[in-house]
Amino acid sequence: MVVASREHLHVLQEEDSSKRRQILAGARKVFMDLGFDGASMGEIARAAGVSKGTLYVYFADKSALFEAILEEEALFHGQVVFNFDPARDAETTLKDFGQAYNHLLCRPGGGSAIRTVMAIAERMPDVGRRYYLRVLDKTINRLSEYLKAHVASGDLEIDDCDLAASQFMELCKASLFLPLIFQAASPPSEQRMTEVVDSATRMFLAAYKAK
Amino acid sequence: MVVASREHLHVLQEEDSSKRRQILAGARKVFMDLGFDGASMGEIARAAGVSKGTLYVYFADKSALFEAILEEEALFHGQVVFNFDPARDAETTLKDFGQAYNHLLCRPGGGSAIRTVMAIAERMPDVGRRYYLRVLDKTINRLSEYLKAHVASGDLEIDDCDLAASQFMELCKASLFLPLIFQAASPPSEQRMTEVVDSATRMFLAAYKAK
Amino acid sequence: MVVASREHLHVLQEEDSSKRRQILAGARKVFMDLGFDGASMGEIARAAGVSKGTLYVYFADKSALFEAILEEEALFHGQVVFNFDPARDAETTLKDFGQAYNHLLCRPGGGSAIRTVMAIAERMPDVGRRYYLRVLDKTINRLSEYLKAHVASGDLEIDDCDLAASQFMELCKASLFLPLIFQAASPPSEQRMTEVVDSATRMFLAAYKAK
Amino acid sequence: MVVASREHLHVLQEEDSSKRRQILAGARKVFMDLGFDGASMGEIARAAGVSKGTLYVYFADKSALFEAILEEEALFHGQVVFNFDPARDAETTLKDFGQAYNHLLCRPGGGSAIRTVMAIAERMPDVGRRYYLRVLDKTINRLSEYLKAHVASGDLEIDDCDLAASQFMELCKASLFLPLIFQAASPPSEQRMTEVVDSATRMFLAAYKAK
DNA sequence: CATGAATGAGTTTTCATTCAT
DNA sequence: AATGAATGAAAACTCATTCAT
Repeated sequence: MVVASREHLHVLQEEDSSKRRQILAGARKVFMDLGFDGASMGEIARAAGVSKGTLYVYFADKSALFEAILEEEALFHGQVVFNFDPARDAETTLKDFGQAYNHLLCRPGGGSAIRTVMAIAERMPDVGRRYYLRVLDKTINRLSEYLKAHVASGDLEIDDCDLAASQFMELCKASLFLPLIFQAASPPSEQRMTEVVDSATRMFLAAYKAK
Repeated sequence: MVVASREHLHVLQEEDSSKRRQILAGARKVFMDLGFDGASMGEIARAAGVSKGTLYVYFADKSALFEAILEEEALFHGQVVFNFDPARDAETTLKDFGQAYNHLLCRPGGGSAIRTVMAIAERMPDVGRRYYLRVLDKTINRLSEYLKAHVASGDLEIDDCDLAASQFMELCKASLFLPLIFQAASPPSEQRMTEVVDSATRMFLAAYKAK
Repeated sequence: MVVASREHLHVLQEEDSSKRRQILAGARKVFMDLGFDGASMGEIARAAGVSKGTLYVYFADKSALFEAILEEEALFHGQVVFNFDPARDAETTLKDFGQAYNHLLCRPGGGSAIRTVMAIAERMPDVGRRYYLRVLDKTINRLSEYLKAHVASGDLEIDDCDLAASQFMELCKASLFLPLIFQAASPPSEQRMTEVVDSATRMFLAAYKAK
Repeated sequence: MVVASREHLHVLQEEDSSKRRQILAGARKVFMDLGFDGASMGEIARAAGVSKGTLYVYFADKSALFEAILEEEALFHGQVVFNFDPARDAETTLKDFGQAYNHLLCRPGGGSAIRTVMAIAERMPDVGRRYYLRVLDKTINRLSEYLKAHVASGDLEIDDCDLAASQFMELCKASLFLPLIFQAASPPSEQRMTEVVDSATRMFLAAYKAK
């Protein structure tokens, strides 16, 4: 009896072979531009400069390729260092974080991953959930931890730090992210971003700063 | 000959023939569940209870059908009456609005239109932009107008009312909408929604309430 | 929630629409000539004179099309009337049956169905088993019943009538079927077939004729 | 340059290099389990424990590899010693042969070669014919020779010994081989095989034993 | 107007084969 | 000789769209 077995990522096609990176780069672009369904493996192959067959040497199928990109994205987000040193004061920390966060989201293609995953979350719930937990929720938690430290130090007065973290992040995006992602506005200027983050910080502290 | 037969179509395709409504109802369901690409004209025909051919009698192609649904959605949002009577006090108005807004977004399938449009905004920028302007931006503006009235009355102190409107709307969704749309959480309980809206209102007024 | 449903054979695409027959005819030829794997849906479409898409309107997939052909084959075999009237004497009955059976197997393409099913029986056991039971075993049983009647009448002395039926059928094919199906001989002449069937009958009766 | 490098291949591709045997062993397994079309060169390479490239060092293409296996099979069948010593009495000889023959066919995977070749005989007639002649017909002839000797000795009375040989071989398979190969029955028990062979022998001798 | 049968271009995926090392 | 990465042609299958009735 012969059992079909399929082992992707052989010894020689290491996690980081240059072909693999080349494919991921091409695929990222196509997926982010056209969405999961809109992207065709042919288009991806062309963008990556490899043959269609080669795609399948490195990735089991279209989904696996897509998820590999999300994995990369998650790693990238995981490596972005937000300075959440508890010793720093809240205003500075929040402003810095807000700026960095907005840069992340509003960088060219920055919102694309979010949008692309969102688009298929209904049909591929696991993919959606995993992305949310590893990317968005992760950041919420990091900020939440910071806030808790300052609550402990008596600096802030917050009942639900997870909610507060969410609130701050939403505030930072206000008026910027949705128009961008709906193609109703160009990426915001540096100055506008600063204004919005400043406003968000002011509002946040007005509500949560200990008296 | 062919030309002659073209003429009378318009008579029967009145904006509101019952067949047309029937098709739109079926199509909405399918588009919202499966996304633009995931929805097939066959599935839509089945859901609408008409033949595939009939779809093309009323709509030029898949995109036109999709846009007709967004048009409906826009009309629907335009008709939702948020009570922005300037005479009402801010706290009540904001809380009421926040609740209604969250109900709109978190109702089963409520985020679907947003998600669905978002998903194709990159490939069909006009569709994305139009939807944003007619649905999301429209609501921002209505809230903004309300806020301006209260700024004028000295009740609130707001520099940028458009931004403030955006901020409030984002605050209301905090911790609720993203997990829901990414399939990482079930629809929030009524109580949780109230808590979040209350918190949003508190924060908003802490920042913008005139002293 | 939209549940994808797929109903082949709608009301209007009846079991016996002419397109369906046309497709089956083309597919039969291609399948029998090239085997299940060797036959491509494109080739079948060409042979049937329809588009590839049409194939899938009538049959869910390649397997379903193949099984529909086997179904036809089974029906055909079921309708072949072997004269197993118990009143007829054994020698005549066996000779007539043997001739008819050989004609069935050795007719152009007659062995092809058997060969084609045999070929995929390991990978599609259900298909193999079903075909065996409906076509080959069916005939064995009909012959076996006849033999039992003659055992009862004291005409024949047979211990295991099922085995005896198998034996007679195998004897009839001796030297004819295997060379044919292995492409090592042309279809046997009428005369040769008669000789072999006569020899089979003689041998069978020598063993089983009551003394 | 290219020409020069061609030359030395033959030295290492001796008919019996161990790599070659290794490949054949793996390929046999895969071909017999999955059929010619179902077997992929990748699967074969894996089963043989060599790289895909190496397959092509030893065999021109998939067909050549397949035919090499049939060649082996033919050699194997040629070496199976059926004891056709003319001195032995017919009953014992036939029973022994019948048992051995059935063991050959009903051993796990025993019918596989026959089935596999049968499957492609229409598309590759030469392969089919050659296999028939070298394996099946060969055995028929050996048995036929034995029978002729006994006809000569007056022991048996047979008109057409080739036909008689075929007949006996078919009788031995009766009720056993077809159900097995169509996946409609498990391999027969030793006892059942004996019964069938005994019955075949009895019938054969009833017809052909000289009076 | 309404139908649904028919299409064919396009999609994902597989696999025999080649070739640089 | 041996490898295994890479290819591209071809396969199964889908689906938006057309058109005769």
